[in-house]
Amino acid sequence: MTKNLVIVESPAKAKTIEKFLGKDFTVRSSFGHIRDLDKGDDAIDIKNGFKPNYIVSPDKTKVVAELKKLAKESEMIWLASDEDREGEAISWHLFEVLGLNESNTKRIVFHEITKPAIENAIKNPRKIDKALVDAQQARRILDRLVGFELSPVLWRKVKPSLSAGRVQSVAVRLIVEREREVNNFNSDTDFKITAEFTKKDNSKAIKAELPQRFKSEAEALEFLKLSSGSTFDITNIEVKPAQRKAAAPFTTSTLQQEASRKLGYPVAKTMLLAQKLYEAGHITYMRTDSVNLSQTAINGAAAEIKSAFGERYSMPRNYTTKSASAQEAHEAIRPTYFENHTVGGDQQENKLYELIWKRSIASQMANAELERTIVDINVSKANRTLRAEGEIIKFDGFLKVYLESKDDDEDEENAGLLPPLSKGESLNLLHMTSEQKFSRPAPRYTEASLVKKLEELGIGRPSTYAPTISTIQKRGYVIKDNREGTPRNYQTSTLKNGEIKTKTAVENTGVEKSKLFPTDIGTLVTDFLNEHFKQIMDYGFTALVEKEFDEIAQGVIGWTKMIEEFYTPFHKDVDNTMANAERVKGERIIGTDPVSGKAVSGRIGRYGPLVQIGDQEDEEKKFASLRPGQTLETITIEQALELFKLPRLIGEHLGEKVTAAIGRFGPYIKFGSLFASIPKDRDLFEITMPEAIEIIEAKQKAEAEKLIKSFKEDEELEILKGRWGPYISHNKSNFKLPKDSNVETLTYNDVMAIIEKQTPSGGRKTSKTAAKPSAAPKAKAKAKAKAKAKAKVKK
DNA sequence: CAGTGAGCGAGCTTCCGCTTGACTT
Repeated sequence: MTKNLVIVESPAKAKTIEKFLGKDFTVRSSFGHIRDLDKGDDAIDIKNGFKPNYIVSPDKTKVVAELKKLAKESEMIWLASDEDREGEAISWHLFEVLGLNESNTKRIVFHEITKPAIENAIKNPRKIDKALVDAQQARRILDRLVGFELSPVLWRKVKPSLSAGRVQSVAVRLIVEREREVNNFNSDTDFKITAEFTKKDNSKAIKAELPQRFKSEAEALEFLKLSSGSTFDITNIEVKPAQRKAAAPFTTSTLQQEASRKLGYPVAKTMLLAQKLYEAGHITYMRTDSVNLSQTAINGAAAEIKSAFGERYSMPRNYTTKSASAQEAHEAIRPTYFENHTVGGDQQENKLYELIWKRSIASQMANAELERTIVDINVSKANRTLRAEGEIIKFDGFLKVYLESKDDDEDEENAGLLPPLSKGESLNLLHMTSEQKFSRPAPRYTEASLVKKLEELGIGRPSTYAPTISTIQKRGYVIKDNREGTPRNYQTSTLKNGEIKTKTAVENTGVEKSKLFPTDIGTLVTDFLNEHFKQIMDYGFTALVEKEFDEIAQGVIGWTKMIEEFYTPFHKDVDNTMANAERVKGERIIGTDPVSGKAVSGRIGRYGPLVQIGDQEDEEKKFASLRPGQTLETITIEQALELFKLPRLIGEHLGEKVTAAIGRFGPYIKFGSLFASIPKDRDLFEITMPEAIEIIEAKQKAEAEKLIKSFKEDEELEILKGRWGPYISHNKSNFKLPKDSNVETLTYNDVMAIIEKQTPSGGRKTSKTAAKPSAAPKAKAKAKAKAKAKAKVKK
């Protein structure tokens, strides 16, 4: 018999809090939401005031059963889910599902997991805030309505299995629009002048730059000529103090950005590592939008800074959140114990921990004090002034441990130290250079910079940034990719020892690493949604509905009214689009085929983007898939025609044609019914007949060796050698061999027994297994992975 | 671990936010 049952959202939190509260309190977790809208079409009774039909999530039945039991045995139940919209709803769902009474239920909240905060919460209980719960219900229902009405429109008008939603569709739109900006960008060019000088009496170089740029090379050369006969006198020296402030401690979004820039982690990896650190008790909660630190944390950081760096480096303070959408249910992400500079565990976890430690500590350290010096150097014959900049750090402050990175750190030259200089002093010119520069378009998004943008727009929450990015990639709207870049010439001229030399140099432009690119489907879907559902695609849509959710939370409007007003016109658009919109295929005429004179066009086919020659009904058509990295929007006629050079006939072998082409799995050679991949180091356009035969024979040999064992009892049963060792193949389905099995001695009955044991995992759809909750998500995952096997079962 | 691309057209897909697991191919 427990006196008090406290329910929080996270099990790790439960563990910590239990320690603070002592014997009379049992602390358990709900593992997030316990109930959600039903999966099917009767989840929302639209005609009946949008009445939601909630069901306990299949993977939560066990947790719910246990909480129910504990609740019955307890005198008082404390609902301690997070203090935000979702948390309030979790408490309400618990209240409903566990069958609690107002008389023995209390709602408590805290923003930080510290003993005083918890004790204070217990002293100040309140009731469930039903208005806030209603705001959550409105949010949930709106998202379901949007997602489950828009997606079927896409299935009908574009392609099956696609999806649309308030968050993901806008995320894809950002990427599509940025891509167009990049592709349509016309680069400007100008000429930048830099120079190096020395004092008359020493050799330390002083770097200077002309603040203005020249529009043409002729002007730049004219300037170099004038400089050649000039003297260089210092006309002015300006010294001014400056300060730099540390960045606020991490939120989910800023952690993802910095881990991406400094450690190169994709956002999903950052979250996985952070989760581990959190579970091990090393850091506070990692899904937060708050930069707030508890007093305990501020004191802890101050003590650590004083002992490690000295009194002068400490500057305790709290930061305020800039983001308007923040709900601030948690603290910022910080180490639980500042005295731990590192933690045990693997290297990647440690690197992330150190980043969090440094950022948190730096946020509590003094500002850096700098002295910036600007020196004007007159070019006597040109009537222009070069400028040299220097910076000295008078006091390093937080820079001792941490400096935030920027997304665009190209071209950023650190102003260094300048030697002592005085006004009127004359300098020696070492050399002066004019270099052609090109303007750049806005950069393509990385995973992390997309998260930053979404957060700025108030779209998505800390818990969904990483999943959203994975969803839009899984749906095939976006791919993370690299681009090699193309060489570009630029002019550079150098003045040295009174002589000007001009040359053409080459730089690589357009190099991209791990950037997000839209696919043809992503572009097509975005254009389609933009045309028919402008409101949902608007970057301000989420902010707009958030405002209304706030009004619901304040009790100003009722949630059904808000949903009604949104849904009526929205649903009309859905009906209208379903009835009247054309099916879209992304068709585009690219040009004409010089050989046949027929039109060359591109569109999306059943297996992705393709180009075709000929488009008349009765014409004979030729098809070819686009290669990775090509898009319908940007492909040129030359590139398209190149695709039709495949399959390429290499020759004949034993009376059969040998051809080379590119398939879904890369370049291959076809010989009769045999397909053999072409090794990566060979070019399929250059492969000769003997080389092809070599590849074919190697493949035949591998095929022959693939069969390890067959059985006379069943012709469809074989043991084959695969990439991961031997496996069983039966009626085109594959099965795993137990690790310790000896292939040599396996009998027909042994193998069938192994298959017997494995089949239930694929076809687990009977009601028998419903009682076993842990089986449900597993069966779901398998069903997806083995779509083919499933299709077979049905027949 | 397969190499297609209109065709017959069953029954399927899908949202956003809370949380952690237990798998392998």
